[in-house]
Order: sequence, then structure tokens, then C-alpha cells
Amino acid sequence: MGRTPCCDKRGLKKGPWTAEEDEILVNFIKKNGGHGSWRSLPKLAGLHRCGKSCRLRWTNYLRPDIKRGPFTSEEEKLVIQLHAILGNRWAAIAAQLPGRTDNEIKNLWNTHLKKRLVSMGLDPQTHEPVTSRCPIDKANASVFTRHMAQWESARLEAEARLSRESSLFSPSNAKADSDYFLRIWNSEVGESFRKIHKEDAKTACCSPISPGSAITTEVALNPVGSSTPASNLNEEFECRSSSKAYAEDVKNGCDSSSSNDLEDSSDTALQLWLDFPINNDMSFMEGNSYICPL
DNA sequence: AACGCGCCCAACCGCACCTCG
DNA sequence: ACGAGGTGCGGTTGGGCGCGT
Repeated sequence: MGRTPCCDKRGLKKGPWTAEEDEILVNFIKKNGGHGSWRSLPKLAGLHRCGKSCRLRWTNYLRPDIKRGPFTSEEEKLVIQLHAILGNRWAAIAAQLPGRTDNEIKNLWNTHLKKRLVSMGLDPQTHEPVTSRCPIDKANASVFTRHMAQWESARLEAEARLSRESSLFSPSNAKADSDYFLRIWNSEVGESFRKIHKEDAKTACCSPISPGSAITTEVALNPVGSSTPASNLNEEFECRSSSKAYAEDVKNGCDSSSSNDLEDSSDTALQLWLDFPINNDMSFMEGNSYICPL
């Protein structure tokens, strides 16, 4: 199917935007109460740019709600954690960081966070230690051991919680500093997480679940299609997603449409997730405490 | 001062997805 | 159901800038 040629094939301007062009674009959008059709915008506004270029300039730079300045350590931690769940889905990650654009987060990842993980001996795609290529020495192993101990502790706590009343998971009990995770759960990320649960439930119905096996969320956690074994984080999330309540759902009903129980269990799984990582020691993520002796 | 190098980030490119007729 | 147009998204690029020599 014939695609309309973009700017370069029609003699339209490319490259950095001038202040005048920015002004024209902002004024046009303000005046019209929105951008309307991006394709027709340049013509109507009198810009010699393609619509795509205008959209990018607006969404990544000119939008009034864009937060400028360096990322805070909290934002960086959140990006790392979301990346572990979502992979390179920058737009989805950006949706959880108000005022930040996907491009900005992508740049942050590629220029800082990726290198930081690599320097710590972690695979930036899977977030698991690259033990084969970069053996972890004793000192650095303790960092991971500590981290894993925290997750294991959280897992045990999760088991205990699951055996208690569902009231534990009511919003009134949510920790204040988990607020933004609640936002996540109510957004695309949570949707994606729940969706995966449902798909897994369906799959689980078609193939017997071996006793004690976890209901994997690897699809969600390894969205880049890694063929490597479940990462530490994956296992940790498995702990959450394979809660008893969820396993019960799978056993009791495979119909993804009758999902009240499923929703509840997914909420439970989320709550378990919410309760753990950000409040715990992510300090090993800060700075280059782990130097991989490559 | 001149040069080389690496880093950063705005912008581009092409594909995928969505919507509508 | 299908095709075309519009938009969104992720990967990549290249130019500006700072720093070291």
C-alpha cells in the first residue's frame, strides 16, 4: 500500500527547530485548542515541516506539562523497576512518570541506567546477573545475596499475608509511599499485568500445572523475548503472581470473562508487589558499587 | 589553540497499530 | 473483510558540547 512520502521526499524542512517554528506551533495549538490532524497541521499553521515532526516536537519538547531537569533518584529507580516489568516499552514507562516523555526515558536508559546495570554485572535487558560472562566476586555476590534475601523475605511475608483476611488489601491499608504504584496498577501497566494473568490462566487450563510449579509471568517480565532462564526479578514476580489465591483461580475457573476472583487475586498479587521493592534497599542501584571486572 | 574523543539528547526513520469508509 | 490514512512507538542517528591531551 502506498504510503505518503514523508518530509524529506517533499522538500520539507528537517533538523533542529528554531524558536520561530516553536512559537508558530505552540500558538497554533493554543489557538485551535488542540493539534487536530497532525498531517494537516503544518499546512494550516504555515510550517514547512511534516506532521510527524510537529507531533514529535510538541510531545517531546513544547507540551506545557513537560517536566524539565535531571531525573531524581526516585524516578531512576522507578524507571529501572518498570523496565524490569515492561522492557523497552518507553511510552508505557513514561506514562508512570508525569511530565517525562518516552524519548527522555529512552535516552536516560541508554545513556545512564543501562550502563549502570552493566557495570553492576546485570543484563540490562533481563535484569539478571551476567554470571557466565562476568563472574561475581564475593564482595559483589553479597550485594545480590542481600537483594535476594529481601525478595525471599517478601515472598514469605506474601504467603503469610495471603492466608489472612482480604481486608489487608483494601486501599485504606495501602502504604502512603506506594501511591504511585497504585496509579500504575490502575493504568496500562496494571492492565498489562492483569491481562497476562488471564492469558496464563487460559494456558494453564490447557496444560496441566505440575505440583508446586509457579504460574509464570515471564511473558510480562521478559517482554523482549529473552530466552534466558527466569531472572531474579522474574522469580520474584513469580512469587507474587503465583500466589495461592491465583493458583486457586486457575484451578477453579478458566473462563477469563468471569474474572472477579481473578481480579481480586491479581490485586492481591499487585499489593504484594507494591508492598515490597521501592521501600527496600535499592541502594545497590545507586552509583557503581559493583564494578564488573571485564 | 587545536584536535580528538566520548557523551548526551533532540530529531528522524520505519514499522505496527488503530480507525474509518 | 479490506485497504488507506493517521498516529504511536521504539530504534537509531548525528550534531553540539565538554573534557582531556
